[in-house]
Amino acid sequence: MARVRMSDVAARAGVSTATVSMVLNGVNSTRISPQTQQRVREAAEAVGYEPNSVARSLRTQQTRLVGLISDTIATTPFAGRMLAGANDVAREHGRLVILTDTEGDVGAERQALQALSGQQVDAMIYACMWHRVVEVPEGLPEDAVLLDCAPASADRAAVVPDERAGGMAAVRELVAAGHRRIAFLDAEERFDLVASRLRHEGYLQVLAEAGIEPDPFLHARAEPVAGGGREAARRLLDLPASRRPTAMFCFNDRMAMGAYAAAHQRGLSVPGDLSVVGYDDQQLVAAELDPPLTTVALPHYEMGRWAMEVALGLRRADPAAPHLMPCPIVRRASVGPPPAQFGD
Amino acid sequence: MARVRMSDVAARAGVSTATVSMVLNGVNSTRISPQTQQRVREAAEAVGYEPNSVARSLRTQQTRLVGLISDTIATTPFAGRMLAGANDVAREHGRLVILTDTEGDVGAERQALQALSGQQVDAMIYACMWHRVVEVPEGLPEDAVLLDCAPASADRAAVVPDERAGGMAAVRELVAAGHRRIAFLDAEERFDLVASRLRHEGYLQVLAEAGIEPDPFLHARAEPVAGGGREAARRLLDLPASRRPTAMFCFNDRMAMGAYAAAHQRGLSVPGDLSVVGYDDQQLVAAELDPPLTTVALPHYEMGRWAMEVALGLRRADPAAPHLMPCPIVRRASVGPPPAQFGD
DNA sequence: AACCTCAAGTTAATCGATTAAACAGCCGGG
DNA sequence: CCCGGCTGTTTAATCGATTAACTTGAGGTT
Repeated sequence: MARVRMSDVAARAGVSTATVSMVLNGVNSTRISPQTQQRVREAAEAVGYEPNSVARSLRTQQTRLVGLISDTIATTPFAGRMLAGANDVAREHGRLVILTDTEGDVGAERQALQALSGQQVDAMIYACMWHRVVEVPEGLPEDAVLLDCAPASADRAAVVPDERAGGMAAVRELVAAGHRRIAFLDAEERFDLVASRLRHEGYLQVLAEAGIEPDPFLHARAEPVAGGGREAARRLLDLPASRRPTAMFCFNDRMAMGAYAAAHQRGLSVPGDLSVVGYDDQQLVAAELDPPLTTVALPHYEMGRWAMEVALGLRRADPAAPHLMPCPIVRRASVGPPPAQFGD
Repeated sequence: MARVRMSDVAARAGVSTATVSMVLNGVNSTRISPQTQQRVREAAEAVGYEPNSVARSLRTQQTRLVGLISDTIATTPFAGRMLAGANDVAREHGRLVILTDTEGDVGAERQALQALSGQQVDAMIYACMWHRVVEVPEGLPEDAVLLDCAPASADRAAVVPDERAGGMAAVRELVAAGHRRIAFLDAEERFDLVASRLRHEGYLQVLAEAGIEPDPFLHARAEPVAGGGREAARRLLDLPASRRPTAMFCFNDRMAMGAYAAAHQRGLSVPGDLSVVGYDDQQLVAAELDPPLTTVALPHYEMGRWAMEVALGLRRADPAAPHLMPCPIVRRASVGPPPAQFGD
């Protein structure tokens, strides 16, 4: 650890610590002669001086530390991208981030909040690892930024994925390929997912724009995992030919995995007989399926960046409504025109 | 929110700050009368006092902050588990962790190292997001702990997965089910993965123990992704029946995904016609395959805990050799007995 | 000569805690 | 009545930087 103090530099350069401080921080440096500045810098270099941020923070009341408090960093593989975005912005601006994981426990949350504010962090980000509406915890500073969650009541800066637009993009992709019978493999209602509601809205809107009458049978619900997707897809593929979908928009990539499995079992090929679009662009999965999955990416990295930018005051946020981050569609190979007998 | 200081508490309780400090920290508290202690505590509660850790750290020379410096938090979904393990131990012991991501850049690494030591962190962990051998960066403190990587030269405390034992466990699982023709779908040599070498050693050792002559044809190499696994598996399944493997141990779960695909294409069922074991226990994947994949779990959470425990001095480490963390086998449904004609 | 200005630093207060040392009462013993 | 030892609390130094206010000497003005 850096054992040399500013006074060591001062002694070696034959000046006071005030001079050292001014030179090294470039403050009032016009008042210090170039020769002295040179001497100070050389002395600092020679003794290997590294400023003690703790002392500096105490004096300046600025720690250059940002607290990032999250419900669970571990359970989703998406988390990393959010942290990476936040971290990159922090690094670009000379800040360090303190990460705390509350595992959804309210007690741990309050404790973390206290620890962070005791640590005098300059800013704070409250992150959820999947998009939801949260009751803002008591004690969260007014200027904290919410990441991947929307505040239930209080007005706070927040950023969430634009799920509605994402759902629209997914379905437009299918409509553009010529599909008219497009199923939505949705998560069951009991999971009460905002993403589910919004993606469904997007789905309906694009159908409406395309003049397609939505068929309630094509809105299938299941557990949002591969097994659920497989079952739901099977049921849909067992429908009589006239009602059977030629394309499926899946709530997430795992359900899409299940849809692939169901199609293969029925001897149908993707995208020859069935087109599939997923959601999440899950790392190490979407691109690895056969054929690679066309899907909608969750903009975790960008949301992380946005939140940190707002937290550091580099960007203004509207506290009245969460910022909607676009979800780009990632085109791979699971979408094609509908099979001939359904073509127009 | 004007921060309340210790002097505010002191004023309200009608004592000096020294008394407040002693009472609240329980130091020398036998020397302070119970009535005064009570008054101090009530005053602290009443004004909502929270100690300023910056000031405390400056005085005590202890920040209760741990620096965690990693090459990339974002690119692998495994990272979270490691962070979670480290974080949990930190939290259990009242520490906070500062996370920095260097993205493998040496400049950023040096910068991060300086920032962390300037921040006077009490301990430091250097983490890699996949198991490898690293040149310890200059400036990394002597007592820093390496996580998921082994030091190339210097002697440092380090923890890595016991890949050899993991490979043995995987192959034993297949041997126990009755298989004799067991393939290893390995990563290509050009990736130069320690994991690959060690898992292969484990594979060979179990074959030897079981008295099975290793067949070089059954050691297939490919890119360690689904596509690679599919190609390698296809080649193996095209072997004449007498040489064809009845089981495959795959370098990772993605290759196992590919093996599933190849089997299905050949009309073979898993595990009826082909048993498969993966490695990594990749979240949201291994359990979602059909059938769910038997695999070997990478003990990321446990390694994260271990590293933090050593960093905090709660546990001694042998600096001469990395600690090997066991990789538990996760039994699901992709292993069964070999098909009848191969049975004994 | 008296006064002012400016350059180039230095001095000392300060941030908010911790803690060794000092201090004020009180009691008991000689 | 004085001294030593307790007890309970305060005083003040300290951690390592930042920075407002001050100092000092040289040079310029009138």
